[in-house]
Amino acid sequence: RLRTWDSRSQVHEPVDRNFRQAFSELDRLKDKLAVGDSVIEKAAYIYRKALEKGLVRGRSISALIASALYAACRDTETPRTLKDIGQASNIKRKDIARCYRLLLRELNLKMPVVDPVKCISRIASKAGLSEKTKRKATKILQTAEEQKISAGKDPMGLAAAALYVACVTNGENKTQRDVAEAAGVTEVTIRNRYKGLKVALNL
Amino acid sequence: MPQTKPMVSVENVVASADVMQKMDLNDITRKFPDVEYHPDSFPGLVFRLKTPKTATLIFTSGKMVCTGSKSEELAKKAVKTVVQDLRKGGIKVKKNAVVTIQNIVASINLGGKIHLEQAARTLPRSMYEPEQFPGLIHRMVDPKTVILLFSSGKLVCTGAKHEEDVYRSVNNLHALLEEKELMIYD
DNA sequence: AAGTTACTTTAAAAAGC
DNA sequence: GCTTTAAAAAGTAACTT
Repeated sequence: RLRTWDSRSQVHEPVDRNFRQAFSELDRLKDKLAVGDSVIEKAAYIYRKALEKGLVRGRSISALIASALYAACRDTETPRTLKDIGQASNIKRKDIARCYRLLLRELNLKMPVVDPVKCISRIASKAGLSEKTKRKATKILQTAEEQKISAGKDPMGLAAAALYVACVTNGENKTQRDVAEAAGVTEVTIRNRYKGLKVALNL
Repeated sequence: MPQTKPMVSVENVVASADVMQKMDLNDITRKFPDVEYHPDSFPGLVFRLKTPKTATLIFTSGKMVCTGSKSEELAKKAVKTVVQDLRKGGIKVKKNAVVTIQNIVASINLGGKIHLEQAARTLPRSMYEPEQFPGLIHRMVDPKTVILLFSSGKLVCTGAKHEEDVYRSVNNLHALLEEKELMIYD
């Protein structure tokens, strides 16, 4: 594993030391965020590209590593928010977001738009929701013909609202607060998304 | 084709100016009580005008930055007014300021909704991150501007040096959106 | 639950850390 | 990179009432 790094580690230079620091940091984040090896390898690949482009000069290496990991999550459609990565790395969300935008621009990366359906599982497991409710929420988001109501909205807010609606229809006793907390959004956001969902689904 | 002509409105103009002489900011602070000057946090003095409603930053070098105007002409008028006020208040200013428009911010309404997710996939040099911001950020090459696109069909264009650049940017983008069938008219 | 205020993004200049 | 200014877009957040 982590062959991306190993294949280049034969050159023992300052760059080498930089890579070692990057990999030990990525390995640490891997456990905290519970992401797979393929995500870490992709993050390492992106970080190496950033190094080659000289994007590290005068910048925080830790913030760049964290944003490379966020980019890898986005690219592999692994649902991890900037807030998740910020808490795991102890780097401010705003700094990771800024570095991430830099990576997109300088490395010409094109990321898929976050699919709120992919956010359902994480929220559901944190809130302890049933498989049935997860399936219901997925249908709700799909039936809501996405594009029409999701444009510009936080995917976590959309997923949280769908899960809340699914809980109500399935009679699962969870409050908006429970779902909001698990999703990392406010109850107000769930209510606002719920309004749009209600219209789109004729609830 | 476009069922509606884009509605463009200039919201803010940023201009730099230079009176080519050293300025005593502490003296200005003494003679103009409503001025803001906190050299510990920022080297510029903030001089606000009621009309045109603007805020002009004045530096010891005699260079200035005027923000808040609704047009290029009003920005120039605002700088003139600031210099006049300074003279009336007893501050010696030998030359009139040389003004340069640096940035124009405009809001636009295309009159139809935009399919943002599709636009994110097909527009080059664009970034759409709803977790961070609801608008799609598009960097136009000619004119060199940045346009924020919202699903409502409203836009924000910034980075233009001339009002004409705003119109050209909007027309370029509007044509591109229609060409790629990203516009949704009622 | 409604209201208000405030922060996210974009561009650009100024002088200095 | 930061500090300060202004302004719009739409979403989200944090307080009050």
